[in-house]
Amino acid sequence: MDHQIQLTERKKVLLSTIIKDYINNVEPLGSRTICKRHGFDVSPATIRNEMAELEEAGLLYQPHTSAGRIPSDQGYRFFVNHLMAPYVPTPEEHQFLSRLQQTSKAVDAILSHSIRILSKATHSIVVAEAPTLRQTPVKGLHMTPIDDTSMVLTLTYSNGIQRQSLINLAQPVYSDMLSMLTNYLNAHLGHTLLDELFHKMATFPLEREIQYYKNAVLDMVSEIYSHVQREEKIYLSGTSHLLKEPEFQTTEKAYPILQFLEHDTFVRQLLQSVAFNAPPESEVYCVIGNENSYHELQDCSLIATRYYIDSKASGMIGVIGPTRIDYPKVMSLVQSVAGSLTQVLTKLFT
Amino acid sequence: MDHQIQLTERKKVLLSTIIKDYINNVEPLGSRTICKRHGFDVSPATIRNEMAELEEAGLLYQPHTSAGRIPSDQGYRFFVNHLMAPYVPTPEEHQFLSRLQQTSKAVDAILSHSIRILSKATHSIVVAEAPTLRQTPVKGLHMTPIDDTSMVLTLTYSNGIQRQSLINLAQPVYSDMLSMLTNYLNAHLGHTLLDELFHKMATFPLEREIQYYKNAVLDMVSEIYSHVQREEKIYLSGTSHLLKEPEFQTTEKAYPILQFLEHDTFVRQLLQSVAFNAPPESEVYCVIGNENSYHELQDCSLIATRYYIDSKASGMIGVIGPTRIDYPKVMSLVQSVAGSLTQVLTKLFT
DNA sequence: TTTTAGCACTCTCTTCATGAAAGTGCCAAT
DNA sequence: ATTGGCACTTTCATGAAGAGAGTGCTAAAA
Repeated sequence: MDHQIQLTERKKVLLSTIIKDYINNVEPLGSRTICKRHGFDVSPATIRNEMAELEEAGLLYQPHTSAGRIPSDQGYRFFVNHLMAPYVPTPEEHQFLSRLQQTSKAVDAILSHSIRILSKATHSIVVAEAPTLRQTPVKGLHMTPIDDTSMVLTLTYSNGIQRQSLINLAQPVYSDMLSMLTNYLNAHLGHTLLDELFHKMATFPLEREIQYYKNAVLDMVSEIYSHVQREEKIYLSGTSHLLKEPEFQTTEKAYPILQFLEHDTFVRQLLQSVAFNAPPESEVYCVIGNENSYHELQDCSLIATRYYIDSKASGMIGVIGPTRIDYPKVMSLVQSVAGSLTQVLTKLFT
Repeated sequence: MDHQIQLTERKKVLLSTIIKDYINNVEPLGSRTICKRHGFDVSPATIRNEMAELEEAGLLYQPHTSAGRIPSDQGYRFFVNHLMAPYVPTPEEHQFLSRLQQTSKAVDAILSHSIRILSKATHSIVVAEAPTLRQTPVKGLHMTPIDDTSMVLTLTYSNGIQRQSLINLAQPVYSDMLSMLTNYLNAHLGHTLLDELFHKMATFPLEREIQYYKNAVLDMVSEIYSHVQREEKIYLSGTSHLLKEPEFQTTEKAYPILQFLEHDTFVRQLLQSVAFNAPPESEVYCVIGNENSYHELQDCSLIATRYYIDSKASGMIGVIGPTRIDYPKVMSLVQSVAGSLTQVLTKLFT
């Protein structure tokens, strides 16, 4: 963390200036340029000394000796946590985002539309989850075998919603096994999130007489889990924006990211992992550069937040851009869009 | 067309050789290289003379004087129409494609899965339409106003299928106008495809007393049309493969194409236009390079075919790659996948 | 008549040297 | 604490030189 880093006021201004300049110009910044371009009233030499110290603190780095400085991931993190001024959307952006209000009545269309708007407003890639009940505790569950290899899973959530899904399994279902699992889970359920539920399923203590089902149960549970997950659609928009970014001009740089985005599973995991990496009180999550665990996205940042449908369901929506993405602006726009989305969807379901 | 082009046997072999080599090596071919690499028993000079004539016929061209030759769009066209040997899938491909059989029971999942398989097998971009009834004649239609700005459109197709869609309009609906339009259309319907139907709607001769509705009617019809179209989902897979192709290494080359693919409307139009450009008797359509009307896709070819759900519905599925795509192989794989898709979907609905 | 060898010419691509720009660190002076 | 000066680095653009691959044309050979 960066809480122990203490900077003088001047260092803060300097860091802030470097980051804002770099976000726009995408070129290493030297001491002379900083003085001239941003009207500092000290000499380049002073700036040099300050920058050397900022580099020592890990907030800046040089791509090579005798080049200007570039903000490091930690530098951005400090900026986002402590320096950033709130962004006020321009009138054009405001007007642009207002198009979110007049939308159709299908959730799918609303989401598609929203991510396209956000993508256009930020000139970046946008990803979103379809609304899920993953954040809502499960009150009860029921599994009914249909035939040899298929079953219906019914989940009852704490807010009263029920969800059913037809699941085809690779191997035969044993109905006694099913009912035993069901009973056990319902007895030990409490208020459990779906993910925890599956964890319970997988570690469920088999009684002696059905011990030899062990592997069958595990297979089944993991299959059900992946089935339930697969149902949650991923929305993606604006991937081609990436190719316009100076840092992704070579196809070797851009390829891994586009490749990554083609796998819904990865994107889903990424979105679901966001909340763990960031302080829970924050409204808009930032995952900066290397903070995420996917090496394909090392040079990217994700700015995401959650939208809600009333208390019924929710989903993540986020923007992916280069590490030097315009944090204040994008965070503000993401929040606006998620807000409108919450509003529109909630109105739709009441 | 290329029907008048007559080539000696040797020229055919030569053209064929050049195309096949270029598909693999993506480099202009010179006379010396051809002789050495492909064991021609004539001298480079002879090859040079032959190539000069093939260039005169428009089948080859040189990127600059004193470079080797590259097949032109017409060259590929001649190859596809007259020279190409049928491709026999390798055992691995066969096995790979067989995964199409064991799929889920949702049309959406089956399509997603199929295009992913095809994309992996061809290392190219795959696009597909969701099944539509666009190829099925309409027997009757009905429009029921719901409230001021919404209506239900019911279409009855010649094979008995009915489709309803709820349509929200921007401006108020006049119910007398609706019933008038409905009556007129049903009277003059015959067996009409959906596209023709909308054409009829737009040109429908208004009676004097409602003449002043004219614009309202046109607006409404175009809105309904775009709504009906929008319902037809576009599937897309493997876009990142493009960045691996030598001809799209620079982002300026790759960007317009990825940009194009992000617009469902364009892709839909592209797929719908395929059948017009190619002879109707062919099973697999090829649109080579400039033959398509989208300048973004000038350097690409599209290889597409139609899959069917029984006699109920159908859709296009196709592969997009660089102009020097491996026509025999991809045509064969596209056909296989479309075949399996037809089989799986048809089984599902009977 | 067709094929081939020879030759002059063209165009691209790589390599290398060179110099300009922009930057740094450090030291001594302010 | 700040600054000017200076030696030193590193990248980048430019141009020259030479290798490599190819062509067209002509005249001789088959």
